[in-house]
Amino acid sequence: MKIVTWNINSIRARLERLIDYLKTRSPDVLCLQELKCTDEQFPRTEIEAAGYRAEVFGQKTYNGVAILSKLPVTDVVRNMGDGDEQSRIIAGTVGGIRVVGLYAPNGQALGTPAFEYKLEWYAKLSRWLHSMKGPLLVCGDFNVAPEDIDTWDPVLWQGQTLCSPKEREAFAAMVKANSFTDLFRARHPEGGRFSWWDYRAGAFHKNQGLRIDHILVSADLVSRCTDVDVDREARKGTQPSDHAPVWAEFS
DNA sequence: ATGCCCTATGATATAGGA
Repeated sequence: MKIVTWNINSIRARLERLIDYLKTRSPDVLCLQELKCTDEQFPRTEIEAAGYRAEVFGQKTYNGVAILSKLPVTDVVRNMGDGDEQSRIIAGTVGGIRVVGLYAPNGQALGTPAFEYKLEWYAKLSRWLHSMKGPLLVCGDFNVAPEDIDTWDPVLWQGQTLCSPKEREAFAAMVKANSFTDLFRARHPEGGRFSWWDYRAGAFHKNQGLRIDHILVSADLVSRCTDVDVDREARKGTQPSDHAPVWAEFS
């Protein structure tokens, strides 16, 4: 079973790319983030025509997440039941695996209310995930580069949003409290492997990126994982998302 | 090679992204 996470940065602006991805890569499950559309605006017809079901949690203009799947998705929940008005989490059970797709807050800048929201959101996420039973897979845009090797320039990024100690600690605490494995890092110990590259200044072409999209899994899924990687091809060409998909295959 | 910021919005600038 192949499970993919992809921050698509507007599903309507990139529908053609999405359909092409579904047809050529044929993932079993695709978790999408930053739909930037409401449930009503979601291109359900085109996605179903490509052979996928869609569980959607949209929002006007910002955020928005979805789970696309070839297989039935059961027990779907949206957000953490805390009344948060931002559509950031959708979870469902597919093929015996509890799949959580999420879009973590960006945090804007240290010291802002948005940054405090990010830290609180992570603490809440950690507690919420703790009640779940495996096999569990939590994927998405976490908006945190966990370590210096997850940046193209640790000196430049030192203390910056996405890399600051507080958000790295919040991410690490969530991983540790839930005994998760960062699948990509477990299989690719080398640095210089990223999932996001700024649109500006030809950053992708110079591989000046960050690794902020992750697939975290419970122990039973670590042993079942046969491969995991970043689909850099999807970042190329005209009008790409600034994120590349990250995928994992399970036996 | 992979190419030089992008998206959505009661919009012609602004907010947010990362």
